[in-house]
Amino acid sequence: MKLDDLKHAQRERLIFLDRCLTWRGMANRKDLIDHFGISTAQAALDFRVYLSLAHSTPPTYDPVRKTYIASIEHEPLAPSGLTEALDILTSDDEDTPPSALPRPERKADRRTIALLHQAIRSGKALHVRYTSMSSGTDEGQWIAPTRFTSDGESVHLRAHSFKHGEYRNYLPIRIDPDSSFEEKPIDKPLPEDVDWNTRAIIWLRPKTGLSDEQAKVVRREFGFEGEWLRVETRKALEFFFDRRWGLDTVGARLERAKTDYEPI
Amino acid sequence: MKLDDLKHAQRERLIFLDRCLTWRGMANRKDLIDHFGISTAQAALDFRVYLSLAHSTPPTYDPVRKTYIASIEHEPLAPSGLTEALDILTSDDEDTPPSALPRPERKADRRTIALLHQAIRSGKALHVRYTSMSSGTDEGQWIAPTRFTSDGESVHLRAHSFKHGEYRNYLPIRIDPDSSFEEKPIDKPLPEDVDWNTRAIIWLRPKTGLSDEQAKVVRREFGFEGEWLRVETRKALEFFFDRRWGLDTVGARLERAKTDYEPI
DNA sequence: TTTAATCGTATAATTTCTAGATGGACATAC
DNA sequence: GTATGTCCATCTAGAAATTATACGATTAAA
Repeated sequence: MKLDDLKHAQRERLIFLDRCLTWRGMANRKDLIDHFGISTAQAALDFRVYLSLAHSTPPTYDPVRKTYIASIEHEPLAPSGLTEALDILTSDDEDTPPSALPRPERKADRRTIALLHQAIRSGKALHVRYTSMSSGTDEGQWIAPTRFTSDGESVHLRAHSFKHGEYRNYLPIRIDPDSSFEEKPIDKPLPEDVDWNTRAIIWLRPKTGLSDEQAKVVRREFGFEGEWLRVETRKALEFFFDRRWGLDTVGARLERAKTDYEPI
Repeated sequence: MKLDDLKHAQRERLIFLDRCLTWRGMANRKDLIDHFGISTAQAALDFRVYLSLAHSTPPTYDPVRKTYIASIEHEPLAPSGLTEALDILTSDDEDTPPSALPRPERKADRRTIALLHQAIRSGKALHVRYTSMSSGTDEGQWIAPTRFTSDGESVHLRAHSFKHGEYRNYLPIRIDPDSSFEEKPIDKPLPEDVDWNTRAIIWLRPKTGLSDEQAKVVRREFGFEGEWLRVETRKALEFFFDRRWGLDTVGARLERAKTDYEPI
């Protein structure tokens, strides 16, 4: 049996269970019961199924501690990073501040997003008024939205700008909600979005000037062994890279070695 | 009927449906079927239930476009930010780079995390070797882990350091996986973690020097009307705040006005 | 006109899950 | 040492959720 053979609901439960075993190193029926509101019997069944799936490195029951303990060589069924597993490790109260730093979340207008989404779907151009920090609000322009992207901080809109004759990244929040949002079909095919369809392979190395020992720490911290750390993204998103990775700050511990481009 | 009365599985489906209606402004049975692998009949039932829950601002079916369209005044059943809803708006291929910029994910050692978690649970002190960028690897020290936290970038460990006689934030990745991890009970009660139990209320305002128009954009972008934006966190996490919000960079558009502290 | 894609409904069969009872192993308190 | 509580496990009957299948309606496009 495979994880994918299961129904969505049970698969979710087993993945949760798997994460508990991976990051806590232990798990109980109670964890499943509290998290999913299922009965003890079902939780017991889930454990049976999990054990049958994890045949290579099954967890063992420790009657003294009354929990299942992950095997030393535990192999996660579904790989996960620590960041994604954070909520498994923390337990926040309702009325106290959370244990994670709040993010600078940009608010977005529901209706604007929906209109953009529908323009993407139907391949229409939209008339919008856009405000940039530098030049202020424009008088309205036609754009052809193609997709949503993210720089990890906020959501961007990738669109062809007829005004500038090129593809650009827009922040949906800066689109005036009172724009006309007039629609029109795109008469002649849009040019290819070359930057989007170009793979950018960025090679990073510990910052010049770090001691050997410090460089070693940086390598372990970012999980690479050799000289370089390879990160892959799209050329269209590369602009955001340095800020997102903090390469432009004083305390940066990584720097770019080189960047390769190849069409996708 | 309330959303909370439903079983976990169906609640998940309705929340997904709700997000589609909120951010796409439209939804189909097919969305549910593709995302959860349920039958058309079940998807139809889910729509019935959703409509009964969203009695105040129900979506309507548009036979021309063959989809449900969210009401203009659509009220989400479960509020969500745009960032969380990003995956609803994007559709990534398997073998092309994703449409989101990769994050600088720190790798973490499973076993180390599990040991820390278990020490937190059982209230034990642990002997670890810690490497800091400045002072290099120490010879080992006793710490009393209390909880995991996050600065939004990577996961931290909050622990009482016996060596320094105070609570500190540690990066689990910098704990040597070959530490002894010797356990010992905590003999006398730990002091209160004052910084953790202090609420930090940070008041931000558009950066001095911005034009009125620019300030207006910033206000809309971060979703506040009046003079200040109020952000709440814990004093123990405040150290990470400026970096996370980019207040320390050249292009910052927000600055701190003041900070209030109050015990939790 | 036909085909395809939506929507909807209904029924019976199947799977999943619950409720409630029972028993065993162990730790702790008395 | 015995009682108690808390985990684990399992069993069965029944409730609930879900599927499979079939059928009908509307609309757009080939």
